[in-house]
Amino acid sequence: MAGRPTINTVAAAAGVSRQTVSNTINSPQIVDPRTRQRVLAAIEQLNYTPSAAAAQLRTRRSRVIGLRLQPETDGINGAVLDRFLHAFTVAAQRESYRVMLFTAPDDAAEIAQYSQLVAASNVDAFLLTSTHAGDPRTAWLASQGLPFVTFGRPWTQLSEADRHAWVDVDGAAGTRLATEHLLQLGHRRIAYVGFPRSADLADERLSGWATAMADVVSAESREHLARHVCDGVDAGSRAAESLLAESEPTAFVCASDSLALGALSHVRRIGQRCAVIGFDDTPVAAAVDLASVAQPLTQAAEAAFDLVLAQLNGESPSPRQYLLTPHLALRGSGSVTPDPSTSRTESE
Amino acid sequence: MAGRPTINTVAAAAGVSRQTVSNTINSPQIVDPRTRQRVLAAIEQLNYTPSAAAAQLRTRRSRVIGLRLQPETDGINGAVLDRFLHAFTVAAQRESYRVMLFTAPDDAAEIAQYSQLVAASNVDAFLLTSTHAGDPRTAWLASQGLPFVTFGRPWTQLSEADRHAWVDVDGAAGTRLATEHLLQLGHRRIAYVGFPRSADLADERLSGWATAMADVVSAESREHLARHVCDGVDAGSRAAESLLAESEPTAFVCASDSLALGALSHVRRIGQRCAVIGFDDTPVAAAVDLASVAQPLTQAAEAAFDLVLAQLNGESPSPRQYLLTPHLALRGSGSVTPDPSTSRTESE
DNA sequence: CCTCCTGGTTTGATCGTTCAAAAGACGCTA
DNA sequence: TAGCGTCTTTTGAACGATCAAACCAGGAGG
Repeated sequence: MAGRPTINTVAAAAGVSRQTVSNTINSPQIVDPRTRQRVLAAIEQLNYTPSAAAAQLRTRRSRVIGLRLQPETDGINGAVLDRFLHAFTVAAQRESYRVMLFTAPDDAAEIAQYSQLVAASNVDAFLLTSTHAGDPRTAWLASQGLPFVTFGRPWTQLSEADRHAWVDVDGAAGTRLATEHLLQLGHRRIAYVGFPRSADLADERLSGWATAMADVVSAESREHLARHVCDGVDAGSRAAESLLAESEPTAFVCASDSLALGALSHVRRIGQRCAVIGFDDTPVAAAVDLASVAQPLTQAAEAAFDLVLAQLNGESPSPRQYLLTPHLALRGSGSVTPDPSTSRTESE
Repeated sequence: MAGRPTINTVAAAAGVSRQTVSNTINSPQIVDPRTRQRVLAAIEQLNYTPSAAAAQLRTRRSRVIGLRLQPETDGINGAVLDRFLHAFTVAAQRESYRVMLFTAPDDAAEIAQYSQLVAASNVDAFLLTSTHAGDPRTAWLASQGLPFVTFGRPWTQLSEADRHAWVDVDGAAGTRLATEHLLQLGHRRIAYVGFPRSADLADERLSGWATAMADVVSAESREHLARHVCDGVDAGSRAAESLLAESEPTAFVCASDSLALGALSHVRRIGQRCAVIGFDDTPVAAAVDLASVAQPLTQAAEAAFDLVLAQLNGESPSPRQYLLTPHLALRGSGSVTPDPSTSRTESE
């Protein structure tokens, strides 16, 4: 009675051996249905839960997935990770896996933590977020043969050996979707406000817009309709101002909600009639009625978990990567039709 | 060589028994300095990390703290929890504790999870966020004698037995701080936009403003200067509009950044010269240059962890509660002085 | 009748630590 | 020299599960 019930308590109560109890839990199909019933009844009655520690010690599996919490959540990006993390935890829990957090100031320290967590057999696999070009973390994990997935594709070309499982959202498809929606509304001079050209992510989002616009305007006009600035609300406002002055666009597709927020507040301030679409569908967007490209985070989290699970089970599913297509979260700012007086083409 | 080093490997390498190795790790003071050196060298050389599972099995302690991830992050609130969580993870890690996540759709399910996690000896203690009035979770945990802390004070009067450890931020001090700052700038008609009166949190934030304003205006004028609306950007805009029409305030103190964002965009839109201060210092605030009351989240997280740790160590520190004082994150919107033409009192 | 097989169940052994108590080493006192 | 106390180190015995192999019917096949 003293202390929690162990597998032996249950075995005694059900009149079987410990191993049979273990079997009813872990491989129910090999135990006789009638015995199984008796054992399950005893488990129920004693309210027994197997000790994770003991199982872990014997099996060398913890059923825990490690995740490094980013030191700085820039808020905008943070909200995305937040939702992703929640969805991932739900998916993991469904298969009785848990998520364990840790932090590290930089990549090197993070690798040291990996090493610790694995040595202590605290963690079976890792989930990595916000990968960057030449990320040393994935290389290290791969070299150790540890299971992991990244949310975010590798931005450098990897050797065959270093190719790993990842899940990401197709940014180009997102901006293309936004642009096509605006084209359908009758807009023709659709501007793009994105990030500096150096980053791969920047090129990707830009390309979606460019592809959609290729049918409508010349490459040269496209040059004039695009701006590449650092993320931020102010930058978005200024870009919108300069674009309006130079090219008179009737709509804006932006690479982030911050930029879009800036653009939106600028056009609202000067009373211009313009459509604006952001990226990431952050809570801010919902708050200010800003249309935005929404990442399928639940789907991404589930795919990510499936990829880890497959590795943990020793399976090697063919598609070790998922590139998911975002959808459009349509709100007021995305439904503004072009002002007939400014636009060359009629709306509708 | 095959497999990771165990305590026995280290013992053999250092020429001592396993227990001595265990002691150099867990109670270094009882082992002879020279032996200790030898053991530490062996540990270092073999890159040994003790198996958490084995220790856990024996000691019945996992050095893990459980946290339920909220199903819905409303973004605004989410960002606060995000930063708090990071700080908490850091604090825990310093004492070689980890944070484990789980989810549950409602309070009852969350309690079931507690029970599971504890029975599996996966978790030693819990961290609870967003407590609400009559929260069944704290009662259950207390009844089971499980260590826990809440971030957020209990909103109902608890019996002596159910009194538990908590950390919270003094909302009244926050709005008072904001109001006093505006008074110092010369504002006199400072409006308040808060939540519906039913919630305790609402009353608390309101009271800080009311206290600071008591010296300046009558109770009746205060009635006219306050609005109580549901959280949201639109609600903030509308409240600001109606207040400006009715009472001509020169500044706004708001109970959230959403409300403040609404108020700010309204006054900017109509070109009114008004100061606005929000609450929570969310990334949105930084993005739009909105002054805001900032919660000392790092400090709160550290205090919360200390409270859990004390319980885990069997200590019972006298102050089992912490009510922390926020500070003002001053930005453009909070430094606007009253317009001399509208204000009865001169600024400066 | 003996052997082989198969489905179901039980029996040691083991995972890597820590606890509790025993055992050594050493100096000091009687 | 025996006896005692203190400091340090070692030795069984858990902790609670799973693996691997043994065991035990009972039916089929030779």
